[in-house]
Amino acid sequence: MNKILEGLNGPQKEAVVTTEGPVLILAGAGSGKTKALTHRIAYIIDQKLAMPWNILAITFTNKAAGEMRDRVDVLTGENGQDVWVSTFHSMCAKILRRNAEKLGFTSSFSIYDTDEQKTLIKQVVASLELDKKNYPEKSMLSVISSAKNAMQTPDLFEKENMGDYRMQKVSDIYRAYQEQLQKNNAMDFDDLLLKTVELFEYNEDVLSYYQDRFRYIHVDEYQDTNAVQFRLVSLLAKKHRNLCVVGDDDQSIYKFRGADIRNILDFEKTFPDTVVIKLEQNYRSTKNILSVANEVIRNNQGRKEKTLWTKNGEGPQVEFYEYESAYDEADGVIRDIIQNREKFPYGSCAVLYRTNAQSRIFEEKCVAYNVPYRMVGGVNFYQRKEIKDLISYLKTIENGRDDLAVLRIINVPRRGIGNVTLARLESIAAEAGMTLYDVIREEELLSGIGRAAGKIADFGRQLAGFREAAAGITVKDLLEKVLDETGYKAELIAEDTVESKARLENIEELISKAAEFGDEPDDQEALSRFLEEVALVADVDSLNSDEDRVVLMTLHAAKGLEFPKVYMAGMEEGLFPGRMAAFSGEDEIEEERRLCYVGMTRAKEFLALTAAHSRMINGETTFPKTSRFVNEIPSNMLRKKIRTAAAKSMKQAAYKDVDSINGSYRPKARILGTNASANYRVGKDFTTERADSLDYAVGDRVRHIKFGEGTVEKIEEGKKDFEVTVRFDRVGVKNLFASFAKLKKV
DNA sequence: CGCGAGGATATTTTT
DNA sequence: TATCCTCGCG
Repeated sequence: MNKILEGLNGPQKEAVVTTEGPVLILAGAGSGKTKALTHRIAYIIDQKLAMPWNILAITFTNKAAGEMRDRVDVLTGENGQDVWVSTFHSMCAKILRRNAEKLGFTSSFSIYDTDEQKTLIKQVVASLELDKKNYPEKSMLSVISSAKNAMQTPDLFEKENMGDYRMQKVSDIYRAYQEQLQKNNAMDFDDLLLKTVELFEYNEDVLSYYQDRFRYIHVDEYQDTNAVQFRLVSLLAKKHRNLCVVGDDDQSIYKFRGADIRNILDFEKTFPDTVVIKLEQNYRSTKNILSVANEVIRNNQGRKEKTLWTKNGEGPQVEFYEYESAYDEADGVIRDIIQNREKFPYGSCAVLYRTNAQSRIFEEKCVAYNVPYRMVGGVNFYQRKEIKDLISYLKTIENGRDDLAVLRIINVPRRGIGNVTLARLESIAAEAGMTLYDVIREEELLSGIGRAAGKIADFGRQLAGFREAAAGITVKDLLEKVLDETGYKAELIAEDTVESKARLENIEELISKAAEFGDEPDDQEALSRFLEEVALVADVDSLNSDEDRVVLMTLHAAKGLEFPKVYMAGMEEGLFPGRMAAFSGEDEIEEERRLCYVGMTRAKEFLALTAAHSRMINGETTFPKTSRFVNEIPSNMLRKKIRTAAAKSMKQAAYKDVDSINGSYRPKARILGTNASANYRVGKDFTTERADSLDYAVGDRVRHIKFGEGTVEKIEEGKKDFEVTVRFDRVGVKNLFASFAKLKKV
């Protein structure tokens, strides 16, 4: 028998060898769907059914794509190199770059992220002279995004909403927003998908090329596809009909983002000759965990019938803890982790919660108890100010029509170009129908601007210089040139604060990222590849499972991951399921229930659910009831523990408690008060190694690499790190982050 | 043009 | 409760 089929169970084998025609693989949590998918790809290559480049595998996240890539490589060796493993968005971006002209874009179009979308919306709302209070950019964006996900053009959208005054205005905004994107030679995330569909629908030859190119198509996490993605996949698969989708309707948790669960529920209707394969054997969790998860999810109507089972052992009972308050909850969970760290090291534990707001208190507890942790989510590396500034320089160089990028950097670093000047500049551009860049380069046009004209012209010359240089140097050198010649770097160095140092470190990280993009100075595509990566592959600080740290994240972020030990916090009505969901009906509740199921099935060996009797929500103390999801579990399947008043005065008690658990866990540096608000949100936040313990204390003499020797005056607990105040002999008092400062005791 | 005060606002967010 | 955003002042 074929080697590729070894070690697969029956249904998995079937999934692998059923290569022709539409295939729906219903893969329960932990049932080895990635394994099935990767082996299937290897099988197709091995059986010479197609060449590797005829195979496409689409995922949603870069992480999933990376994982699949690795596993395909392992299975197929050299052969697999040419298999297209990609996210929806980066696949589309690649196709669009090659065909941009057909849609009225150039191949160097920009990709706008949420921030840039908001900026654009703000501009549009202002230019239409609408009140931004009535048309807030956030909700405008979500309306536009759902319209796009439903494949509604502005015209269609307008028709659909006839007779609704406000919606007519919204459609004006939508239309103007699209015009602005086009004018800036830019697309947002939704456009990447939508424009690709458009490209295919209006260009038979292009579609035909890709149909022949992708003879075998695989889509992972199919339950999360939206209408556009469905359309895209259908178009691609239309000719050869070898479409294999993998998903689990029970894990569909992105409805709020336009995912349409019907895509998976109705797959068989859309493709009547579909072969359906169910992967129901779970290899991940214990029997106890699985039965609890099954008990919860069975309350959902309208799901594909399936029951996950496992050959794994019973394992310990699932636990349910009730705490007095949210503080007690966090305290209890973290202490529980500490107490059991022999059996479950930090790196094997995850704390999952419904909302990001809950993370804070767990973070505080980790810091207080000196438990190493990693928080997933929050501010993305590429969204930080300094990074976006630099990227905007690069975008300006790459895509001269990107006015938004020009606006962002025209006065960064300060060039004395203020709002008045900008307004004049923009009206000149509007009148002449030119891009900002072109106006800036046209000195005669600047005459009406007055004093600032010279400054703008200088800026223009600088940009032109960069653009000229870009053709002949690497991305890394270009970045460094920008940093030097604009004075951006110098300004940060001169600032010399904790914050500016963190920014400089981020910039260093960006530079080393840029260095990966070609060392050929005349590689003309390197910059474009870099910008695309930055726009679409934004997970620099992706989770590294080798680290011995407790992971804190939302339930959504946990999808696709697994941990030996999982705590699900905040199992309360109003929080999980959320108030909104409870309000808007059974459909929403079912989505929350799926989320609960996703969370539970992350656990391999141990699962604990926790709830608090009182919780602060939006500044109000609430007394929530236990979550219905907990009540859906038969009580004999749960070990209930009521833990009340564990930590009344948590701040002082914290250290005593740690001592009583294990003396060695007393933080070596004493923490003087919790000063959570005095934290810098800038910096590498959670990519930074929080100093687990400091080997110096107040009064000690320390040495800093730059400032020399000094005396520690104060050590404060920050949110992510210790903040250390040192009186240096030469340079005076400085406030430093321990992990950046790398102080050495003398 | 930058800062601080005060008001509005408050899920989840692969790209 | 905390954060984000806007407006007004220096």
